[in-house]
Amino acid sequence: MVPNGAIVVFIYTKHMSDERIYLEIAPLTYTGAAERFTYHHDALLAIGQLVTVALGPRKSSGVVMAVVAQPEFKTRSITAVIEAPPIPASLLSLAGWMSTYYAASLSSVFSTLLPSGLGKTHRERKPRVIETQGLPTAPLTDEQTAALANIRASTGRTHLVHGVTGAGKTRLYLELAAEALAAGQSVTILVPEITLTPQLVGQFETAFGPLVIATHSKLTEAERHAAYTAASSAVTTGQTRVIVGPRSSLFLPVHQLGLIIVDECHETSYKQEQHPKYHAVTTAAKLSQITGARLILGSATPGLGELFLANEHRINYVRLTKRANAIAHSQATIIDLRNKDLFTVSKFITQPLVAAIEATMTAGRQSLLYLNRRGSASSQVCGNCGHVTICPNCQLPLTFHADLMRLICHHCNFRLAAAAVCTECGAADLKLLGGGTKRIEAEVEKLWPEARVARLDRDSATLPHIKEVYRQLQSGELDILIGTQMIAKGLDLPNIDTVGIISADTMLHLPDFTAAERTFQLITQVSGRAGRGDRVGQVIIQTYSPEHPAIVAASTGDYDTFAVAELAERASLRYPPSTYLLKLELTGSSRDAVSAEADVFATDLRRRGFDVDGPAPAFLETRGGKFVWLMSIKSSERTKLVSVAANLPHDRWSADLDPINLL
DNA sequence: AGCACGCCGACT
DNA sequence: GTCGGCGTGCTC
Repeated sequence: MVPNGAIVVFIYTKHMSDERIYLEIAPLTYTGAAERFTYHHDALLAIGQLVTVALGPRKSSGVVMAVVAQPEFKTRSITAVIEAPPIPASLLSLAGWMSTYYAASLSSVFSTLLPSGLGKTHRERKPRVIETQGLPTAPLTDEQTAALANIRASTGRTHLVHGVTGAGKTRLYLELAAEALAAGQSVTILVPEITLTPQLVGQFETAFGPLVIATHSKLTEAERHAAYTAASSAVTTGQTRVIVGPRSSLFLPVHQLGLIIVDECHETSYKQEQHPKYHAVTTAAKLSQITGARLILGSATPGLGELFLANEHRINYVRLTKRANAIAHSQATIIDLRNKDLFTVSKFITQPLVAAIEATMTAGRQSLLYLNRRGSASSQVCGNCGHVTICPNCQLPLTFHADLMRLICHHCNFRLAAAAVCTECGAADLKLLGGGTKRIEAEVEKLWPEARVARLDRDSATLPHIKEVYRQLQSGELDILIGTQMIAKGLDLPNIDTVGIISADTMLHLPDFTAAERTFQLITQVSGRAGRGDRVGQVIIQTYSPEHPAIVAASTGDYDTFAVAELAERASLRYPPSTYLLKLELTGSSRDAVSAEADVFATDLRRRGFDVDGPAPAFLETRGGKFVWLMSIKSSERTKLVSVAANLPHDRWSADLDPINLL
């Protein structure tokens, strides 16, 4: 006690004598190895305070990490203290965890946590006035009441709410949020893509009005800054708020976080693709652990990872099986594309689908045609028997390379000379999967010149365009909507009678271990777009693999059978969730050099006892004129993978812990 | 960001 | 040998 006290006094008087405080700062824009730099300042600053400092020749904003004694080297002075409340301790703690857990630099973590353009002054914005109506008044269903009672009674912190489309998960969220607010606690709700789920935000705004701070991925810098400032000042004044937004909303500071909800928790957009490559569900779980907040994970098709945890009783599992307002569910039909007799009028749209679209149009209702952009023209499928050549090592489809006339496994680099005829049935009818969106649109316009058609896909769609198409769908000004991923999710479209899936195979035959899971989820989600009004919807699934378990299970809505089989499959191949995965990517300007360096590194890892797949060229081998090779490492000990990721030789290597695909 | 250094291949 | 390009490390 006495010696410690003496040291404290010594440091204190030393500070007093030269009137300098030494602070460790983590700069935000920084790529090197060191994480923190020591600067001096003439006053004590709070841990988490935002400052600007000079770093070499340039200026950077940074975060105060610690107060330290005077170092041996010469220090520079802090340039300025940014006029903003310091980052709260819980978020600082979360940032530190993210940095180690995902082997990411502190600077990348803070750049993600904080809004861009920090320290810049923005014009003040007048807040939007929202009319508050409170919670919905419709009585809860028995299932909803039971689910709430279950969650309230559970001692666990995390709850997986598995509920079919229309079961009323949102109502549960609203009730739980209201309870948290009543207890003086704030709420954070994560949604996959707010621009596509305007309903959910609307419902929270209706219920909680000015307490809601909503953000989305297409906000401008000023809007983002305004949201951050609004959240921060509520913390300062000790007021509760309801945050609604995409994964980054997790990092908005709030007063007394009591509840985190992750809606559609299986969505891939919860994993950030740039460094830090964090997963919002895992990160939300960590934040809930830090703050003691309750965590609700909601989904109609939970990911196998979440289900695995529920099966192991590590999280509380709540199931909703009934549609809340007894809407008629949709009827699904699988169409076998190997049957050539079905292609009477179109190369892509079979006769049953053509007939369904025509009947729907005659009835004055709408059709939705879904197709997958990703993986286009790479897997080779036999048009006669549906056979796809599989890698003997990885059980994943081989990718056809026309330039080399070879089939290549993008997982382990196994190569096979491409044959002219199907190795299974001998037919000379090998096709490449995936016609583009434009071709389908042209086909539709040719078949039905009088139809009112719109197209939506993620890359081209601007926010006004999305809103306009959505309005046209609501008001019945459209007959057919053609689209990719984004039309599959969350949109509440009451006039859709027919959903056509042009080819379920494009995603199914992606060379990736999650292909079956994604196919199941996507078909289920797209199917949920039909039959949302008072009419029975019909879903038509075109595929070369009509017997595939993922497609059969999705067509009948049988989640459990699919999940049990798929979990067993993952376990037998040592894929997550039964093991941990690290994806390593090497980028360089010469194919040979990249390939050779990746080989050397893989060999070294194997020598050190790691279970390495690859290296192989990435699914998209060139990216921006550079060559990309990748490999993956499996381990039952995640920390071993973290240590590999944290000690890569140089920064043309990139690590992704818990990758959501290996493409 | 921008600069210094060191490695390696091309060449007089 | 040198020259130059490229990749890498460093910035309190």
